[in-house]
Amino acid sequence: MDRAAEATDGSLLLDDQLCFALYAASRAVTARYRPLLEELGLTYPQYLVMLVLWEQDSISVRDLGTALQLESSTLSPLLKRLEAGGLLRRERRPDDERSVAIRLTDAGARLQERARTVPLAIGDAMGLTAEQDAMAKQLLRLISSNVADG
Amino acid sequence: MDRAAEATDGSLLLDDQLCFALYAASRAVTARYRPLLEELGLTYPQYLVMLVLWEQDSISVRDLGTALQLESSTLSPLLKRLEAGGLLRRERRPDDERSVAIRLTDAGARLQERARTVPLAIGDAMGLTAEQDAMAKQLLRLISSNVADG
DNA sequence: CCCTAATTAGTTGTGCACGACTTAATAGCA
DNA sequence: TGCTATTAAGTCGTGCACAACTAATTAGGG
Repeated sequence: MDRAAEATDGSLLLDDQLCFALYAASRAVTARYRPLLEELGLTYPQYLVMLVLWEQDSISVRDLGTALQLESSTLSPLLKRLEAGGLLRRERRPDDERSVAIRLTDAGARLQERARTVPLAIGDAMGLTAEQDAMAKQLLRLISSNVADG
Repeated sequence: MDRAAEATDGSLLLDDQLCFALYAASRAVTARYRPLLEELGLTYPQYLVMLVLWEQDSISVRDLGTALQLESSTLSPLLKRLEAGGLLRRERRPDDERSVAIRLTDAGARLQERARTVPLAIGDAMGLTAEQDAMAKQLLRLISSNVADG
């Protein structure tokens, strides 16, 4: 079996591994975000939380976890830091005291304006055509959904 | 501007973001690896280090960092754990005492055999055709290289 | 109605990931 | 040769990410 055939097969060569390409690209993109988000006082996972909140304010920790595919053990401390930064508030739901509603503060809502340029800057840095962007998203979602169950 | 056009533009919707698809897919794949690697006593980044060492034994921390795109501040503690697990040794290079050579132990070399089934199992779980796999790798590498400089 | 099971957040411990810094050693030039 | 800049590895502090667990609350069957 030659080198090319191994690529989609059981090779142990790092550069044949799709998983490594994925892992490296993910960290590279996050690194690219870092300076932009630093100006907003956010880390990358915090930025993702804010994206969800700008879309749907007053969401439970559980639903936030579903949207971002993160555990409460990751979100709880992260949300605490965002609360300490004055971007959101956490309050127990009166109708179900197990649940905690996350709500934007005015400062949190206002931050959206300053964040509007971020996706464009990153999209620009990634340098994909619209077709490549769509194809990449489609493949990544396919991987996610295949890997989740199966 | 309608919803479809925004997708490749400056949308702040989470599900429009390629970066989120990337981040989610990367974590999903790593999660899929976890139980397989646990049997080998490895974490995912440790597995990547072992892949490099199986390919090229006796490599410096620096070159390992270049291969994996990781800082010495990440690798140093990770390598210490692998050394504590008996899979490798670290020794200063006699000709350049700044540099540390990472060498597999016999146990580390032997582990390769048990790891051979891992890429196949993951490849299977990702469920891509050979064409999709190749396309995904190509796009991810393009993203990585564009984002790195530019 | 009660009591057990399920649900929701949160805590704790381990291991990355990275920036800022430190220490030690080498390179290279005046 | 001596001195300064560079390089290599490592430490430290912060913030994820996740498994395992806990505490509090609610749901639902007998």
